[in-house]
Amino acid sequence: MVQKSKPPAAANESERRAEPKRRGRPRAYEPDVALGKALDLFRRQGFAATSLDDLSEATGMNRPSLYGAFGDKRELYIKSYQRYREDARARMVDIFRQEMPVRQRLERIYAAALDIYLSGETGPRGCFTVVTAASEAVGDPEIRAMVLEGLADLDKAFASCFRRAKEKGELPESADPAALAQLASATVHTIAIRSRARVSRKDLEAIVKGAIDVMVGVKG
Amino acid sequence: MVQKSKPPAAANESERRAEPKRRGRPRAYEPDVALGKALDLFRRQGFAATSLDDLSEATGMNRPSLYGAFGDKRELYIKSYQRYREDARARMVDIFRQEMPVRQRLERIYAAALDIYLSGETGPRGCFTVVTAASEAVGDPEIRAMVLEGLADLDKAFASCFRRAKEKGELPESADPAALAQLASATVHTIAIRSRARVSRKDLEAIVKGAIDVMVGVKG
DNA sequence: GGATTAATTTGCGAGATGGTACAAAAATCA
DNA sequence: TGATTTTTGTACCATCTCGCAAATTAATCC
Repeated sequence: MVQKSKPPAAANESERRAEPKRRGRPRAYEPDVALGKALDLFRRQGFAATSLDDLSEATGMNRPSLYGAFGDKRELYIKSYQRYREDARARMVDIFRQEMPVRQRLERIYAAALDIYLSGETGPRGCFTVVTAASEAVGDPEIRAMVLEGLADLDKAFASCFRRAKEKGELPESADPAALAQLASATVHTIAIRSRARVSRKDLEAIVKGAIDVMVGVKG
Repeated sequence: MVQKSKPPAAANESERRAEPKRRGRPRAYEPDVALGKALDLFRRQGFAATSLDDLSEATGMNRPSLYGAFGDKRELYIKSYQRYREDARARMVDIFRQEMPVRQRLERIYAAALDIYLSGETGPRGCFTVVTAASEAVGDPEIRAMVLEGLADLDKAFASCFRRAKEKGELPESADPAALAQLASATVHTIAIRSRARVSRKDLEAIVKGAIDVMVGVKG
């Protein structure tokens, strides 16, 4: 759905490096890395504060090339957000797949989240879902739908995590996986916001530890 | 600290209406309501997406008057944020002052928060502290300091709330007021974010209820 | 080699943006 | 009344903004 202008024959492998034969002048940029640079900028500055000149400079593409490759600024923002979600999901998938105690799983999830939120050369960048919710989501239905999906995905992942823990007897019968999941998401959101205010990793880790203790019990 | 250009004699009362004698041409606007309008706009659109023309139109003041009254756009944003904090604090102070069970106090706090976040003619506006954290706080040290103060104030208020509850025997000895407070703040942050994504009040109230159940116990 | 295809580069143009200069207006003071 | 003070209204400026059109370059196809 995302890529549609590919030679339909070679859609399997042999795509990373050996693009068989492209017709015209070769691209001077790699779309993937350019999109990554755009994402960096949008995460740091937000949509409105990021100009096409900024994006042009960061990606090394001039404006018409940017436009040709990704569409207008809003489309580029949307593609950047999709890219962010894919990246984040890729980083989390193993943690949810592997077998381990709830507590350990939660610790790993939050550690990965902090890695994402605190990275950035010019300062922490926070969670792009949260940043987008706080800015574009109110006014733009399409972007809002993506943000809602991002929020729901996180809730669902946590819910299945707590459901499994309950089945394994790690949590009391009275535990409500859905409610715990939303608390777990809330903890993600609070560290996302605080990270933007440059709260230290140590303080954020303390918040995470306190939250986990309440959610799965101090002994858990 | 906020207001300093007042006639030092009449600083007591008789100020709302009977400003004794101002020298030049009278103002065509009321600074308080103008600041309120500016706050409305900034909350909805954020700093970068709000132009001076927007602000001029919303306040009914033309740009030079805006500038003379509040300084440049950034100063106006800062004053708007301070105003937001004062308003929010005013709405919360009674709930913290009065005597009541923890559960009821929490319910009231979250109800007040939802009132603030969901208000707005053109859609929910969320929490201005969270919005500012997500945008300007990374890059502007002064704004960041204010945001940090806002976050800390909320943590402190919740902490004292849980401390009192523990003293009254409403919570078990094992309860950690500071950790609970940060969970309570996290719940505020999560509903602030979700409200911007237009999650319904009903759904937000369900999140709040689940969080309260976990924090003070289902029976609490 | 010439035609075709696709990307790049240059540069423009209409409009928005933040901020300010300056004169007119409306009040008080003497 | 005229001088003073403060605010308003108009107009302007230099800069940036997004998007696009036209010409150029570099590759493949025949």
